[in-house]
Amino acid sequence: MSKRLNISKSTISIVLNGHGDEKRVSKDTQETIIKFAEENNYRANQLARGLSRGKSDMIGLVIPNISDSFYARIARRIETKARLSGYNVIFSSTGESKERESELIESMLDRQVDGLIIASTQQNEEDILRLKKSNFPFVLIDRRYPDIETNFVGVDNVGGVAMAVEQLVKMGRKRIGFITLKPGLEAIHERLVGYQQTMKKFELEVKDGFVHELNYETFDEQMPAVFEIMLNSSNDIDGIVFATHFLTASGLREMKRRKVLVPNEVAIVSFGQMSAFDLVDPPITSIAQPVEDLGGRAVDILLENLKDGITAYKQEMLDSSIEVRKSCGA
Amino acid sequence: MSKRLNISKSTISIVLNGHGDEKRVSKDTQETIIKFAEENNYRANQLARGLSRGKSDMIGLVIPNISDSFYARIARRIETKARLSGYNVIFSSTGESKERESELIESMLDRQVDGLIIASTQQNEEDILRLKKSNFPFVLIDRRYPDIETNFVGVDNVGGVAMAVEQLVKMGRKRIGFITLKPGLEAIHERLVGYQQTMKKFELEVKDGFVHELNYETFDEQMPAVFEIMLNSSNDIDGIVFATHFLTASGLREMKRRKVLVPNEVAIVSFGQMSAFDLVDPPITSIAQPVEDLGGRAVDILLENLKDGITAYKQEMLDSSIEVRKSCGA
DNA sequence: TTGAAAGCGCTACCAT
DNA sequence: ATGGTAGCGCTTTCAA
Repeated sequence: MSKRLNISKSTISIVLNGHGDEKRVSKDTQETIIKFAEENNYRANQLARGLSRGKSDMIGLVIPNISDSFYARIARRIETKARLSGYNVIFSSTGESKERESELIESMLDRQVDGLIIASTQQNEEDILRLKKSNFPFVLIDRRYPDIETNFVGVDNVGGVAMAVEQLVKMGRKRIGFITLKPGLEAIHERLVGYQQTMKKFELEVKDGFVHELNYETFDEQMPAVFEIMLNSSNDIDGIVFATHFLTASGLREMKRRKVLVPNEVAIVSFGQMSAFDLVDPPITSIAQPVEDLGGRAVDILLENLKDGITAYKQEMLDSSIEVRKSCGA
Repeated sequence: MSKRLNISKSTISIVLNGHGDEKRVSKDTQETIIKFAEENNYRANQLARGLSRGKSDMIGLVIPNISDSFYARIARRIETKARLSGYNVIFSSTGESKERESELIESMLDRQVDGLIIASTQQNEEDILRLKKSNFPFVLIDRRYPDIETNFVGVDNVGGVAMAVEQLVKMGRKRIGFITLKPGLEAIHERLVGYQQTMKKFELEVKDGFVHELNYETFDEQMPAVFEIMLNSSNDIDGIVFATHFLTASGLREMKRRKVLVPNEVAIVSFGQMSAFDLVDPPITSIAQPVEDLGGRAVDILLENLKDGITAYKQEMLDSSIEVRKSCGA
């Protein structure tokens, strides 16, 4: 292009990057360049541009699993917002593996992403710490490291589960169980705390058989045993809060198998939504997390950091809302 | 690194790219380099590497919407498989906008992706044609351009809908309606054909009020009117096939509102799944598309093209299966 | 067996 | 107002 126009590539670069006026390139030259670029469908090589400028205009998204609707919705919002500011997003799923997470973060850094948004396995202190120490811009979402101060956007898990328990209490339930995952994630821990606090607040007993912490990989197989215990005469559960949308689905399947009447015999509330929960038999009361906002805020914070540097860490806890449907006894 | 080791960067590059033996670099030097790299946590700048090699090891994924579980599942598989071959994926959602699709494709090309996987709006002949003419490696998924020969992986829409209709026929239904989207997508057209052919095969009449083609954006609002017509005395529908999972959900909501008994009064089958369809009241019979395979085959084909060049275009139609549940009258 | 040098396509600084 | 030049960090060819 430079040759065929007899204009130096410096000038061309300036004009094409929109600094023509500012750098006092003559109107004439500017026009010539822009016209030629359009006609020849000229497009800058972003690899070269990135290498030269020391920034790639890409942000990396590291999540457990893009096919989980929770993360997919977040990804959608992140992507849309990022593009408005000229960024593309490159994503990868860790499958909840610490090793993979570590590899993926490395790989994204190799690609010179300008920033990262990470829903961590939360077993990867080293990388997070390293990112922090090197002052690399990143935002943690949904999963936080309690001992590391970083940017973070999550939901109010304690408050969300509190709403769930309260709803069951309002419906007159007293022997309320909690089906959750094995600890390891702060968010999961907080949900347990939310359950315990609220039970205490209403002076309800939490028996041994009330709380079940299942494996992330095998919860489906564990479900029958869980209900065996929850429904036995000594526990005689009349309400259950599920800590995630997929636990709800799994639990409900088991309850159908056992022909447990929901909500008459056992009322349930799900922390987290699924798209057809309103069509389920019975329609599921659920705590709706502000998923899109979560993604949106994460990008906002990241972009601020990219623009102004990392001045202070922001931590935001977004509030959930409850969608009351029949399953809770309403 | 070159300086501190007193080894030229050429040699270093050779060793770090695993060509040490092949290029007869002494064991000693190789060891020194590798050791140093590991200790100092050296990682190559992929922007520079890409610029130099003329390839980025990135593939671009352009889809309508990452938060649609159909595409999210595809994306997951693509990502996983691509990584096994050393590729990262950068994705973007078009929101079914032709303009955005065009921009996104451009943007990915600017980023020097090595190949593209596209679920097109199917209104973007120019770009697809341009890609094809420039011999750029790409694979179309789910949505094809009938007039352009390209790589393509999709599902057998005709056969899938045929299964759906047949199932209803088996259950004794005769006045079977079809709720679908406005034409524009080949896949949607094929589903209609599948419906019509199968109705004909069983010598069932297709009345005017049997087929409804809704807008992609406003199907929810149109649904009441649709059922008004379908359920009136002259049509008196006793079975419905929905052309997509979200139409099913929307239709079912309307039927619940009207207290239509499913399947007694109207039996239904969904083309396409949703995660909780087995928990819905009644459980939904659905045609399960081999979504993961679709993504997998797309990557396979793309990687072949990347490796061997584009020799011939592959078109693959994957078979669906039916998951029979109560909603069809079973 | 190793190194020097050119070049990938761009940006940005310094001259003119 | 415009151009020359030096990189950005890597790969690759050619010499030594």
